[in-house]
Amino acid sequence: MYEPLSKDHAERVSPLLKALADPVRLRLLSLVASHADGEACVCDLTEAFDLSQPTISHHLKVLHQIGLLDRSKRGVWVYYKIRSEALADLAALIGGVTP
Amino acid sequence: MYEPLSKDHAERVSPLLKALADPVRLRLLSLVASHADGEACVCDLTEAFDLSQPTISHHLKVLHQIGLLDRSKRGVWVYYKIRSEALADLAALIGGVTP
DNA sequence: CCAACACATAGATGACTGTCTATGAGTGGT
DNA sequence: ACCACTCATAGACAGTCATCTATGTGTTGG
Repeated sequence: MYEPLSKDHAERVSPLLKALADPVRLRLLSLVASHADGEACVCDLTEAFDLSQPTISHHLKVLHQIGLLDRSKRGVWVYYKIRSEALADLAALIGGVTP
Repeated sequence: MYEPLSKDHAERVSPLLKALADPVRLRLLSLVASHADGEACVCDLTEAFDLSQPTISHHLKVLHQIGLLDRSKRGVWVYYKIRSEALADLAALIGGVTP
């Protein structure tokens, strides 16, 4: 990256990284991505952790609000799905810092 | 990424993302990278922000300790340099989450 | 209509973080 | 030897965050 990041740009990107910068959210994201159709319901995800269901729900909310996960309710279940574009953009940015 | 991140892996990666997940540190990193030889002294960096010198020093320490910046003292000045490998690894990981 | 289930929200709490001021440590010039 | 300069460290403080328990909301089955 030859042109330094503007203050505005940095302040738009850092919340995305902040959302990713938690081991639980990283695993949630990769669990969702590794499911069939890149989609998983909350019940599947909660089982994978030694954490309470509200805590998982909280992390999923963070990932959803920042635009990394799509959310869709079908019956009693809520499914979260990877939004690949957001991740691809982020990877490009980070890779872009090293010319 | 078809194989979900292990707990261990997630816990090794998240501190890296945490170090990046701050607008000031993002700009510091890109400022260093955009300098000649991918290297800059603290005085150059401090000028670019409306923050105290100790605060910049603190952020540089965080980036150094996590392995994203190399540190070398020459005379009175301290130079920080990008460690591209660390960033490249991270970009690959994030990109890897979306298959 | 009610009970069971899946998930979200609210509020509390302890831990961590970004920032500051004040001060210390090392270096170079006179 | 001393002063000026560059950078780091220490300690304090306010704000944020991850987690929990308790409770609410919406849906399905009987």
